[in-house]
Amino acid sequence: MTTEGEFRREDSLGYMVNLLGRLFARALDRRLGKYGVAHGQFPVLLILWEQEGITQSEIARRLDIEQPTVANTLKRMERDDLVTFAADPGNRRQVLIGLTEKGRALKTPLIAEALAVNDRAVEDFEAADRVQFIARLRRMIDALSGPAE
Amino acid sequence: MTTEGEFRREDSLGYMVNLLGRLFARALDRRLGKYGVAHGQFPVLLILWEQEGITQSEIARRLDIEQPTVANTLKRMERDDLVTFAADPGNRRQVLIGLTEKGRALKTPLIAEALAVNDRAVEDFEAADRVQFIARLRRMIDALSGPAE
DNA sequence: GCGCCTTTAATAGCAAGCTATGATAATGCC
DNA sequence: GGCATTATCATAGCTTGCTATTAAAGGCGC
Repeated sequence: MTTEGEFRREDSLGYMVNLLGRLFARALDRRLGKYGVAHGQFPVLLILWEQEGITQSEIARRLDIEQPTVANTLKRMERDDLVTFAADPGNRRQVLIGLTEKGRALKTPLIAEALAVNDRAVEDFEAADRVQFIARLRRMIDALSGPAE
Repeated sequence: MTTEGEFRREDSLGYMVNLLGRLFARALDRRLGKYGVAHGQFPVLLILWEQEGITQSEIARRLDIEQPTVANTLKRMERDDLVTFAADPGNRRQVLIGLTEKGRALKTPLIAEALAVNDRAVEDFEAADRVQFIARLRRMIDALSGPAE
């Protein structure tokens, strides 16, 4: 196998997933930009719309993103008046993250934008195919999530 | 529809594709890192293994990446002794990009690493399902590639 | 209580993506 | 030939990822 240098970009899973991921990010940036929100902030908002008062590392765990990445994103979100940092009186190590009124108010419109991007990507798909596609994505995520090898 | 704030991360196409893309990038970084190559350099190498002597903007066009991004990546690749920059005598605007011996020699091992990552992601898939999955990725890429809207 | 381990966060520094803008060279029209 | 347009590249500055390291606080064993 691996006959010669036959590696076609357009048939490589990793290449295609990476490209599609960038297209999603671009589309989200264009749409969320109207609200002053960048695409990397959206998953953090999704978490906080569900539950406020959690720590930075809890957000990192749920999103499978490293803690310093979350720290930087939260810093920008604080600068943009989306989140608040509150020292936990019971545990002086941790800082509890909450939403500002502005952050809460964006829930409905931003979710609508994200749904629109998702819909556009699969608008010509059968409903069953969308479900199957997501199920397969999940299997691949599980396959790559383990330790290196 | 859009019943209430029911937006589940784990059912969102964009979220899942983004997560899977990061997992691919992490896996590639671990594997290519052994050769001193970072994941963003790999698509550029794929292009150059096919054809040397093309310009920066041609690479950007083929990969659907912005020109300044390619410029920065190429600068790091030159620093790492992977590519060469040669002024085109026939057109003083453009700079022709080529590979060093080191860059050429990496073709076989790096492609093997990338194939291993792709295989790991879909090792429990039927061959037909892999093909179908990639075909659907391609359809989604086409759907999102057009102008904003 | 003390020392060690774990957990949480901060910081530094790098890679890879983006937009916006500017410099310079080539092209093409008149 | 001269001027406007286009093409190519460079640069600045931003966001979002990453790793590695450090500091500080909490928890546990003894």
